Amino acid sequence: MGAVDGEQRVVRVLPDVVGIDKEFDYLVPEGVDVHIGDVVRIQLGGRRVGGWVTGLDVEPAAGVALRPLARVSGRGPAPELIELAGWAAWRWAGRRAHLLRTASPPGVVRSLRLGPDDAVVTAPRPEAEHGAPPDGSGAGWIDEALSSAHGVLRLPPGADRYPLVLEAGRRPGITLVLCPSVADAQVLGRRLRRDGVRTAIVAHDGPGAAATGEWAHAASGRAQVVVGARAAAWAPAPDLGRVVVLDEHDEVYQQEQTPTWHARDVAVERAGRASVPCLLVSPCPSLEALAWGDLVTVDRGTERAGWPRTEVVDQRDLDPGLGPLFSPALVELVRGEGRVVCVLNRTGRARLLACAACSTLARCEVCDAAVSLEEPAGGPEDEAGSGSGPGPELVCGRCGTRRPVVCLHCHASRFKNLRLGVSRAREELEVLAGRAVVEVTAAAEVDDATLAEAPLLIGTEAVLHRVARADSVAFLDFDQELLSTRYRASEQAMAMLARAARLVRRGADGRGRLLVQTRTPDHQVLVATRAADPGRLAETERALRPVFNMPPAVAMAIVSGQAAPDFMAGFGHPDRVRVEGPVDGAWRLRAPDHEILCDALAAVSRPAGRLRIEVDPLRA
DNA sequence: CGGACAAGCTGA
DNA sequence: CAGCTTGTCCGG
Repeated sequence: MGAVDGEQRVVRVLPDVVGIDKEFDYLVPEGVDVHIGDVVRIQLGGRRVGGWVTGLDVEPAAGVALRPLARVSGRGPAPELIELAGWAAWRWAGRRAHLLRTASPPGVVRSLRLGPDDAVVTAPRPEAEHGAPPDGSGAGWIDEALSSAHGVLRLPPGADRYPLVLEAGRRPGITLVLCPSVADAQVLGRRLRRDGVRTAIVAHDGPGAAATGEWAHAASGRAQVVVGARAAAWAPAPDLGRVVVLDEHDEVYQQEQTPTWHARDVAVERAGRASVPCLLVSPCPSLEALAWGDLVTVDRGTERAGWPRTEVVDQRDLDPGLGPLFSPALVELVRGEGRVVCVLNRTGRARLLACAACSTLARCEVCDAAVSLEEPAGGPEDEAGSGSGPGPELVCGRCGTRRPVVCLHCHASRFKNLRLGVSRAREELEVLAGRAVVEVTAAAEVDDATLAEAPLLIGTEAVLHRVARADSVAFLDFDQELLSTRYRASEQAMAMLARAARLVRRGADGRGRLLVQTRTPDHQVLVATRAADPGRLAETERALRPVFNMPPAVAMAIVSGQAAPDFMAGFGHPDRVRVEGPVDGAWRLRAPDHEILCDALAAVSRPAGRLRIEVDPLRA
């Protein structure tokens, strides 16, 4: 479409400036080729800024003198991604520019035309081999999962997902695969390439030129599989055939800064708009996934075999002499042959209280979260006496229920604090094990060889991310996870066990196992893990969320920041949205669904100043 | 967002 | 009232 009758073409441009969520029209200089999504530079209000072309051959607003595009830098997100960004901006109450940056190449892509026949969209691809799954795995679930339009595939941690991805990649149309980390994506992508599948590994970090090249490769339509981490939900994939999200339950899929978009939800929406199947894969599918799709499971025997043996130790029964962290089972484990990873989350969580008499943890009688001790005035905090009058109380950090300082199990009224750090635990463990113990936290500098070979390690949750293989994983004090006041505590604890299970999978002779020390051995998470059946936990959790008005039973948002009072004044009290707060300057909004919540948020004009709108907060 | 410009404050 | 700060508006 060239210029008509010598009239100059006019395009619409969204500036890449957060704070200007508005489009402007520009003239296209003679002989310049532009496409929707192209990255351009424009003169705007006395300065030169970047932007994206969002409309071609538009009718310019009357009575404005148009300026020409200063420059067309290169290719950008395809039209459907521009639209998807509009949707996501609504869904997470953010700015389109934020999302379009993620959808744009990390560097300049001048053209997608690499060859003389410059096929941009549909490079010919060998006919897909239908039928038998690769490498004779004969797994019917691969076919079942890939033929579901809204599939949620529950695969145990030990299961190999590669045959599924390979088969997906061989089917017609481009397969977009999301992994929790860039490292996972690289491993997967290289393996696909070795197997002859043309693969683009998209990532925004790493060497700029290489990353840009991968983006262009994906955008050219020549890759059969496009694989990447969170941001790859926005990767180019012309002729999209299906989307696969691996470990969809993983919280890294949610962006921490606002807009707090979630790659799984973007992937689902993207597939839906393209009318292609989306498959969410996880050992422990999120409630969000289960609410969205159709659950596909492998047979009971396969799932059971894909979880390691799990031993639960009740810390209430332990000999006080050794301290609560070192059960006989743990001592035996660390003195034994195999490679052992010990996990102790010590960082800044609420302190746990245990009954001084019977060691039972102080938990909320309503919702089971850990409770803390609240003194009426500025009284002492370490020891809770009975006392009279307005004495201290146990308060639930999750649902706010209060009760007198009495143990639910033995009715004693004295509690002790439990608090132990990794460093001290490491020293004690070294003595007990009679050999060196390596400490691994997120910050600790530990070289790769040590991570790969040290026979005995201890660390916070980070150790599960940094170590690839072990014969056993021991959680020294799992109640830190189980009883956290975050409403997703149980799901997060289950995810952590699944991650640990992957470390010990296929331990030679299947001797790998998990050891979990706890004061709540009958917790649903542990019941589900021992049964190798995360569905049990999902059932209980799904029933609880409506009771506490928590996602996914409701749609929720937190509004905070300096401009929050202004924003909330404009927000008012829309129908069917419950407004609570402010608590510490933050409001909490809840609605029956996102349609209602996000429409209400979008109806308010943003005041100037710092404003944080966190839709689907992980903690609330 | 950041530049332009207008209205408001301060000091001689 | 010049000179500067603070606030509001708008960009093609």
